[in-house]
Amino acid sequence: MKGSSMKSAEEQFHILQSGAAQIVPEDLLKKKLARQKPLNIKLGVDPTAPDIHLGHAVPLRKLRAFQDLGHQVTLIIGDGTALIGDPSGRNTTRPQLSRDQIAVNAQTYVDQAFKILDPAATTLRYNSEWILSLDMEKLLKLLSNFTVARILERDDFHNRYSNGQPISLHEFMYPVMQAYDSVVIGADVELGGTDQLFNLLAGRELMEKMGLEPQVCLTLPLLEGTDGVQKMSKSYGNYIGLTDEPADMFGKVMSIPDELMVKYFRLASTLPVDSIDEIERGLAADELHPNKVKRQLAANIVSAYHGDAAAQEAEAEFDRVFKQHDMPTDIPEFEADLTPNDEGMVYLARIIHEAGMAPSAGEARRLIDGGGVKIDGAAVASKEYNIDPARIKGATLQVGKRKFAKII
RNA sequence: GGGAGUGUGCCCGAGUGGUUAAAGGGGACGGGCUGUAAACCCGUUAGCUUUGCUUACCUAGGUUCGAAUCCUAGCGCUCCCA
Repeated sequence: MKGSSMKSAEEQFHILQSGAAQIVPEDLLKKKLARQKPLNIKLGVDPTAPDIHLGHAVPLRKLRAFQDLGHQVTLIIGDGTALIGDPSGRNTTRPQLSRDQIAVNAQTYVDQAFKILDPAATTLRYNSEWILSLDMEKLLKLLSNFTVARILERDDFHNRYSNGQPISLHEFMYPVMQAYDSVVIGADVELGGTDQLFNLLAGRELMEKMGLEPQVCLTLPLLEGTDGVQKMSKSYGNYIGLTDEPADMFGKVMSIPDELMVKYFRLASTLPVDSIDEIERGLAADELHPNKVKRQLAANIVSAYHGDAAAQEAEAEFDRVFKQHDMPTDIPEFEADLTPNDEGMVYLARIIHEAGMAPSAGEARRLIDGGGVKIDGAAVASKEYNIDPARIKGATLQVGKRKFAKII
């Protein structure tokens, strides 16, 4: 892309600030954009989380927005800084990862990141390249740019220090090293979560002290998970994985609270900012039905990771299962042990448990009692734990609204 | 170094020798309603082929016919004094 064909600074800024938590300082970003030249946009990632979900994808989406406007991205895999461990949001020292583990994690991350980023406008760097080759002289010089008081200002450290919890010396170096990354690659803008602001600001400071134009810090809010309360995270079980099956992904998006829709559009969808503004207005004015809008959101997100065809299929499937209460088209098969007992019956609770549809047979019994278990669409009666094997063989077993298995 | 507390199920929290698998709340799950949203109503929430058995109130012992509840030791956390 040529600089001359770029959108105006105002237009670009409008697009880029969508969904952002903070831009520090806004004026500098406008100034940089006004030059109509490709900027170098930095995102550093710790190679500690091998599984990427929609929450991790938020900064990647924003990077993509920069790319679509003609800017260049430098993605830094923090394999050097991972040896330190980011103290952000932590009240304990992070365990240090082995070099091998880092390599594996980094590769997994990169594979998934390129589902979102444009490879042609992305430079991939590993910061071990310059961090691990620093000699003591250079390192001391770098460190002299920061004071203990400055580093200690940061909340995480401050809390740990005043609570008498240990802070290892090497942790003090994390923000410095991350800042050094920005110097090495000459970043114009660095992205991060809101919890990264301190580290990002350190980058600004160091660049300025080393005679470079400081970077702009753009932070993005945390994305809540499907429960709408906790941040999206695997450990809370409220995440939407980038590799989730289309139907699953569609359903998960449909289950988010209405209030989160616009945020999801801004942070996780590929819809143009103008359209999102329009949707936000329409919802606020009661002109758009929330369910319609949410379907559009779900379709957009599925399409982004699986393509339009898969998105359409997922939506059709959704209607079939949840509106018409039909069976899904693709039901996993489960080969159950249907050996009858002395009375010629099989224990249904055990089958449900073994098929992975309930965490225990006891739970399966409770589900039966609660009317949550169906065979070929007909609810199993309460206390009916033993059934005729002929009734289940070849039939479709349903537990709750979304768990299905064909018993063979 | 001295003193005072405290540790209960996914979480919070009641229970201070016997009908306690353990009040109440939250969360989660299932059912109803619906837009797989919210709100609301009902039910469930240790394991086990359950009119019963087994394991459970930090851990290990002990007292007792009987302990989450009493005793001893250990571990964790909190607070006060030095």
